[in-house]
Amino acid sequence: MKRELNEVYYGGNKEDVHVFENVNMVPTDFDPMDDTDIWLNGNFSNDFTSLQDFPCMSSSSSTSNSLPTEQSDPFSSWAVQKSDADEQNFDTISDQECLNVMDLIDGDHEFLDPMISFFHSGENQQQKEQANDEQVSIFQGDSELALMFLEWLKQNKDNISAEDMRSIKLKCSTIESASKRLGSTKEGKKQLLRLILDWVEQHRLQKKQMREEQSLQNSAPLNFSNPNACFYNASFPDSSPVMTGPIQGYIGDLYSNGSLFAPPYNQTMSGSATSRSWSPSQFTMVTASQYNPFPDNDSTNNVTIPDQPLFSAQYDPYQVFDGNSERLARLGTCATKEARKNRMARQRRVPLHHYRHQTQNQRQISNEKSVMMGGKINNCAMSRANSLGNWVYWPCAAAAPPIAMVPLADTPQALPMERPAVQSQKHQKHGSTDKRQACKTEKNLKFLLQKVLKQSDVGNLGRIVLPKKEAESHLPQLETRDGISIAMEDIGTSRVWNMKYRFWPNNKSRMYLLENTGDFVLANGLQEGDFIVIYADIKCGKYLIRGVKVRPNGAKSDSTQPAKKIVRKIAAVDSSPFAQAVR
DNA sequence: ATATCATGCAACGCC
DNA sequence: GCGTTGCATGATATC
Repeated sequence: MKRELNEVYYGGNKEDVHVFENVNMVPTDFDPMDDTDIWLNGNFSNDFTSLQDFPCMSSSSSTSNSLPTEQSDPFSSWAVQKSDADEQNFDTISDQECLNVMDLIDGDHEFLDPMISFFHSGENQQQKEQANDEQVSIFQGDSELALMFLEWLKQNKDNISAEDMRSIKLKCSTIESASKRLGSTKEGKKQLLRLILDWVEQHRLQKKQMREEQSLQNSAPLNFSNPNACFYNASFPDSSPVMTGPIQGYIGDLYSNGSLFAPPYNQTMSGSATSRSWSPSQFTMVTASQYNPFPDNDSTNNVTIPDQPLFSAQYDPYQVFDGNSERLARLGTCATKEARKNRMARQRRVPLHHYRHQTQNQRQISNEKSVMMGGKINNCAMSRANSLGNWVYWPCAAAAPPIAMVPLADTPQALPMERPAVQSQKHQKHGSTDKRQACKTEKNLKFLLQKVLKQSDVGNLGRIVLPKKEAESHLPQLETRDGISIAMEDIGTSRVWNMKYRFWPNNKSRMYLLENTGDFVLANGLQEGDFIVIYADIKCGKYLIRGVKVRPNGAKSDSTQPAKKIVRKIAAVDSSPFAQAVR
């Protein structure tokens, strides 16, 4: 199992990953786990991991933390020295090989500070040990560093206590490696401290996230058997949360870009039982898009990835990486659930204002798309509503109907009416009142259907036959012939008519009817040839109806034949661009 | 040929 | 007798 783990998480890479491969480069990303492994501190296994170190100069640790042993902590068993990966050593690391963070930082502790010795380049092990014996703190002689740390601690007091800090262990070799590349200068120390603190912070946040996700996943266990699932190890014995990758695409100077104390916006998690190390690609350099900081790994590490920044154009856009920058494969379905969980958990914590703004906008859009109008939503209708933003309605019953009246233009009856398209254009051309009104109404109302009233519709039957297609597509789906009651608000009078929407079986088809329309027809003085138009108020979730006269008040169509022609002509232009624009 | 829809009309209930 | 309900049918459009 150990070997499996090692291969899974390290891809059998024999080489240490150097934090700062290029000494000339300013290291911008730091991962104390770089060439190390994480194993949990015995006393704070739920909070922090220790930073395993290679056997190097030992630094005595006076922390009260118990040694993580395989018995006490199963995680310690998979601690591996990557430099010895060929031997597949899974030695547990003793406290002596690690350095307590507080020990490192706090000069009051009686612990050796290996860093101080690491800042002396070219020193051999003996010299380093000698330096350690001097018990010199990283802060010694540099109040600026101490202030920096105190400031950091202050800012993170809610998440990280001094006690917590004492539970964190850093691998000596990691610090050594980093400090070597950072140099022994004041700036180098500062940089190292920043990186360490940043890692601690990230780690803390990750731990919290892990706990959250673990609680979630206790009810929905992960499928560890999925070989594509983020390199989860099927044989992994424990799903306890462990630290996974730090910051994704962590680019730029931690301080200069103000990201040091910033939450890990890009941080991703891999679930509860995921990779236990940070992959090399986490250390994206400033010029990571061009520079490969881990050239040694590319050929050997079949797990770790790309030196390029995540989602770089050079990469397959469908290639997704988890927090460890581990390739999740080309996610068709791979890791989608996990990734989604991670994203959601991550997003919950993202305090970015712009992100909130984005989500708010999305939420608003989503709401507008998902409003149900008293029944089963009709996707077609809604999509059309959202795609057509230039439809209008006539707020006054005496105004023109929102339909294409082109075919009627040659009839006297059509003269009083204003063609909707023209009116719509007016809204565009002349702003002010009309435009505001149009904008306001465009947001709320959606045209559903219209019906040119027949004699039978305006008769004393009190029912209006509705066009089948429109009814089925824009009105609630009817399960039974009895239909449903629909409150129709009269747009002109704001009066609400309680109508019934139902259907009759007709041959193998249906006839859709709007019943209880008698009063409405009478109130609006509708006659044969007039229109009714039904809208949906998307925001309020109600239906609105409007009776539209197609002739001056008092006039009456002299025959039914023209009405028929009108119906047919309207139907003919119903799909015209003009009519669609109206809609 | 088939679908849609306007309308005729029979059945039924109520006054 | 009248109003309402529900179905049937024929005219028309569409495929």
